[in-house]
Amino acid sequence: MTGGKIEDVILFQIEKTSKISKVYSQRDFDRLGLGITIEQWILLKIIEEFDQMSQKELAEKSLRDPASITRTLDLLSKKGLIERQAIENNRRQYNIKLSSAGKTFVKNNIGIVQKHRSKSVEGFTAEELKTLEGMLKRIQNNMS
Amino acid sequence: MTGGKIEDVILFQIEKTSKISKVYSQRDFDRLGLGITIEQWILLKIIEEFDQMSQKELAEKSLRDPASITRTLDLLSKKGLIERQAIENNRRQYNIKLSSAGKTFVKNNIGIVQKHRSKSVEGFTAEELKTLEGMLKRIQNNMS
DNA sequence: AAGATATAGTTGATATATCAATTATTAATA
DNA sequence: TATTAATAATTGATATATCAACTATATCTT
Repeated sequence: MTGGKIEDVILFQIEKTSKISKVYSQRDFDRLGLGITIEQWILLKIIEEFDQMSQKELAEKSLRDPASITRTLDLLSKKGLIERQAIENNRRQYNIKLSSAGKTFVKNNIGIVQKHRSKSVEGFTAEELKTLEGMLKRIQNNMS
Repeated sequence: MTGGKIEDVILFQIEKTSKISKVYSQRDFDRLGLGITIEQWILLKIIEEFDQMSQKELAEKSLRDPASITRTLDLLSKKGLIERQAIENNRRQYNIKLSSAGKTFVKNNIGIVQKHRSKSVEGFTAEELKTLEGMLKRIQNNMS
């Protein structure tokens, strides 16, 4: 065998952790009938945090491609959860905002998401979490 | 704002780390003209580790859906890197194996991948790595 | 052995990911 | 101000992700 087992590669474990968590959350979303994907939730949550923003900013904050943002926003728009608001004197960008249904949706479901977050770090001390976050950011820096 | 910033969520940082690393590796693959994706590489590497295996096993080890494995193996097969070998007395499964071109490909490129792996954990002590791996596995358990 | 059940792999539908190319618009500059 | 350059968003092509439905085959049960 060439070059060590893939299970021992830390990047593989990181991705594994990410995948397992996403599947867990998505199944819970589906079970509860939320009707959106995790990726869609993340966009809604970011928009809510910043109140309004361009698609470009949304792509940066969510670490996604602008092309992908366009398509997901189309879906969220069809579901009535976001709006592309025209900007005066700037026809090249939109202000992306939650619709009132979108605001309600986030308010109603943030509890579910917080349960997932808590569950993911069950048994961790605050100090351990800081250590983990620091290590992840070091890897991010190494690969940037 | 409802429920804390997404940047402070550890699962978000885990996914961010995974995405950044994947983009880094993929760009290097493209730059060097390897002609495959990271996902395809991972399958090749797992097949090489186990010498031969069913698609079902491959799906489990790679944490991917069998449907996705079917499609990626089709691509790898077209590229001549793997073979679906018929099994005597069992027409429901295949033995998936590297072709000789596939073996050469893995041998020739494992060095590149090892550089990525090393780069990702630059500055980490062995002990830190163990700590990180342990924490990731705890999260995996929490979400399983 | 025959019928019921389970399993491996495939296919279809839909969502997401990336890159490249394109469109429309804005900003820079000659 | 007329071109040129840069930017935001969209679209197209291809790969991957998931679930559900399906096919073919194997295993279990009686």
